[in-house]
Amino acid sequence: MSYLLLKDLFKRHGECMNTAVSVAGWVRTLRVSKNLGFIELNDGSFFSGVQIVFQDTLSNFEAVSKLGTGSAIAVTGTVVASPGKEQSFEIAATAIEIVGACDSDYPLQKKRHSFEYLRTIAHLRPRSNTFSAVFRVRSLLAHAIHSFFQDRGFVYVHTPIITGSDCEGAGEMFRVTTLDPKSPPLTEEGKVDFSKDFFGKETNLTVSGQLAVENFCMAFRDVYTFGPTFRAENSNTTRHASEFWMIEPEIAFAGIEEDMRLAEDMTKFIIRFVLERAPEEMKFFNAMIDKGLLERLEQVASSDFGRVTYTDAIDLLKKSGKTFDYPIEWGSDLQTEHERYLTEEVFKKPVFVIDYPKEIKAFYMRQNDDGKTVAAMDMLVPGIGELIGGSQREERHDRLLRRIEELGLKKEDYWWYLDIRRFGGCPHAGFGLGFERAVMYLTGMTNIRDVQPFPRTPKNAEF
RNA sequence: UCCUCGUUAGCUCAGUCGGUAGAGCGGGUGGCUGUUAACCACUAGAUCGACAGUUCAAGUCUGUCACGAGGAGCCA
Repeated sequence: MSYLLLKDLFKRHGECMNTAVSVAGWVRTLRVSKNLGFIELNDGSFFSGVQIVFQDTLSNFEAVSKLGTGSAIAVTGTVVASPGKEQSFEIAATAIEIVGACDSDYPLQKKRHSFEYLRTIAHLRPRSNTFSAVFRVRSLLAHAIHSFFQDRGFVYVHTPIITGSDCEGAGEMFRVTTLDPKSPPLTEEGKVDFSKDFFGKETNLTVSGQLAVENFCMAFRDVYTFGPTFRAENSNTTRHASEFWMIEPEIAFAGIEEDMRLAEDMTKFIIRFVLERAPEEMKFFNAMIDKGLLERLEQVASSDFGRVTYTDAIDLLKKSGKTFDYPIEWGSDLQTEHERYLTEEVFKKPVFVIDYPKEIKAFYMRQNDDGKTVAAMDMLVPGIGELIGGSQREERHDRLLRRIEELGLKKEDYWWYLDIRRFGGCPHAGFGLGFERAVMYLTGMTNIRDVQPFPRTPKNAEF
């Protein structure tokens, strides 16, 4: 049993004209009158479906006429020119096999459903136009990211999902344990005795692969991680999920300049990659989800990104004469409204903001000579604000140690991270990109729950 | 976690001044020879999120809770 994929039929329908084909897929809509009917069939290989025309000469015309949306069928027929306005060709069926009937309470209708409702039927929503497009683009984007880094010789590092390090410092973690929650073994002080736990110590799901990947960077030079990360934060927003994927490249013998060039090149590459390989899906998003999407992406892919220091950015915002909901002051972090103003109004293209005050950035970022700022960079893009955050890392052992102590962190927790500064340390830099945020940026979708196949958010792990 | 809004048929929603429930789509039945979210006719389908309270009377007013959405904080 072998069926022609609709992807291939659409690619070469000219040469298929007037030949016999067999296709298999799911009924999207069905319209029937006394002696003939029309089925829109989608087989998942292509965004568009093909129209099947069937006559009452079919042996099972009655049964086929009663099929509901969602049914799985296999069709044999002839590719013919279509007299209809909405398609240039169609398949005149000679036989239709009902592979899997669909109960009449199938929840997906021909009309538009709310995204909110579709989230409650996450097992069925990939059959809808929007989610079909979203998840094909998500898949392509993952491919694009691997292609970009692999083509440049980066080594893909699988950093651990379960981590014994409680110092990743990026947020609340999910504990991993096999201890009995009702009566865990206790120490003499009455605390939970994790030495009796599976790993002999407290373990959690990772919140970031960065610290681990820095170690491999000191061996392979250019590396990246791309995998799931977990945050047990009770945040209920359109941009946060408890489980999400992150891309974290790290480059050795390189500083913040090389880091920005890498971020810019990667951004342009993945945009072009997806525009080339999913033109139907991208046109759909531009028409149905976000009217300015294609124009914005084309512009980003073809412009040279701007550069501005945090200090200059603050001046630009102050001089803008625009009133913001949040005050602008040196030392406080840029709000989304500030970021968007900079990239959309001032620069009118993506822009890197560099050299942030050290107080508002992470301990591992390289301290600048002014004693006030660190070599951090945020890449701001029109439409959403910050898309990428990165930095040159502090490679000087004494400086890093002092910063750890200043912030009251426990240096014992960082022994291996500090070690790589003693054993052949060198300047290095990297950045982090939330994969879902990249999917949202490329599709125009505005809720992270709608770009993950089965999203995990506070109080929700149904599927 | 905080603020705001919401929860009525399978779905999307309407429901006036407090007086006992409506539409479209979907489902079912029938009709129709070229449809494009087909069309036409008929039909079934509702503990109005839950629990209290006010009232002769609550989908409608009040309180609590649950769930959802948007925004904020935090961040990716």
